[in-house]
Amino acid sequence: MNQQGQSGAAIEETLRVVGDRWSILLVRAGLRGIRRFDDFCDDLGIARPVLTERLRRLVKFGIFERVKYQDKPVRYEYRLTEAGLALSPALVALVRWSEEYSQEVSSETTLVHAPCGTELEQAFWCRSCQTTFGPPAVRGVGVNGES
Amino acid sequence: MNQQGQSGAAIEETLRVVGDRWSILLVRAGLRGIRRFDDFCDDLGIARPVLTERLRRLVKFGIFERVKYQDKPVRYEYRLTEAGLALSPALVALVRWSEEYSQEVSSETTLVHAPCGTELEQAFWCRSCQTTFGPPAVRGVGVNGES
DNA sequence: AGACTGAGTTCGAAATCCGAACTCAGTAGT
DNA sequence: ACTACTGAGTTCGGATTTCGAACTCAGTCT
Repeated sequence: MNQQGQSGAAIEETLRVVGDRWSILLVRAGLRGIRRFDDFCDDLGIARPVLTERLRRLVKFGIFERVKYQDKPVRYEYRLTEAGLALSPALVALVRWSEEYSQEVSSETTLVHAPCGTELEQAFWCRSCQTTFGPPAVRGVGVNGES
Repeated sequence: MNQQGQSGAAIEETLRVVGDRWSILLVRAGLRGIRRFDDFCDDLGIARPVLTERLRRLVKFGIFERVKYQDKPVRYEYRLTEAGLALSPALVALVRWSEEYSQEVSSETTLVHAPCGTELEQAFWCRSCQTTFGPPAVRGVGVNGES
């Protein structure tokens, strides 16, 4: 259905899982320590049936895991897996973008380097060159396609 | 409708713009040099009415701009704005995640540091400490909410 | 005149989303 | 024993989005 070889397929599949209005917000909530159904519900204002479906899908794709935390009445909660935690760089990038470019509301800096409190910048790191660099030096997203 | 102060509002608004299956892919296509309606259509396999609506929205939020590139029959194309280009870190983070965690297909490394060809790592940069660091040292996404 | 191009619109059918109300197992209070 | 409450869902009907396919419209090419 489309022509891009290489990294095309993977990111499309990813966006089919995570590319909706709620999934990223669920991951964010997970990072904030939220684990239980009703809490996700209240925190995000997501409709229950949608939350059910979304969590099931995120579990299926290994981003959350459903863990029993009590037996008497059997109760489950949802925790981020390692893969789920690994989405945080993407989340951080989005939050940073929001702060800088999103019209609407506050532009207070909310992301900082914890030890020192400085506003953070995002970069890529090349271990063989031992340098950081920005998106223009990345080959593979297609950033080279400029004409 | 929800309780998170701070960076909550901004990222939610952002996800309302960019958080669907197509928008990020459109940005990616834009980075790859695609600019014309039919090309987006063919490349992504997106339905035309949806593409129309999506592009209009992305233009409205300053991610793409609609530029006339010919008069005879008036024709417009869509180019990424500065704000649109600034989404590339998020995109790179997603592509990287896809490569590492997405089930399905190839896991060939497709993102490299252009000058040297080494697979890249993503990190944050603190200009006052002059160090790079990972997500756990970020305060503000909620990464601190762990109990 | 007839075919083609590029950027859309229009259409009806199919899939998703929503809020509100309901279920079901077990617990707590009286 | 009766009632109320909790947490994790499910069921419902209606509203919104999505889809593919076919159509439009201005101008160009042969």
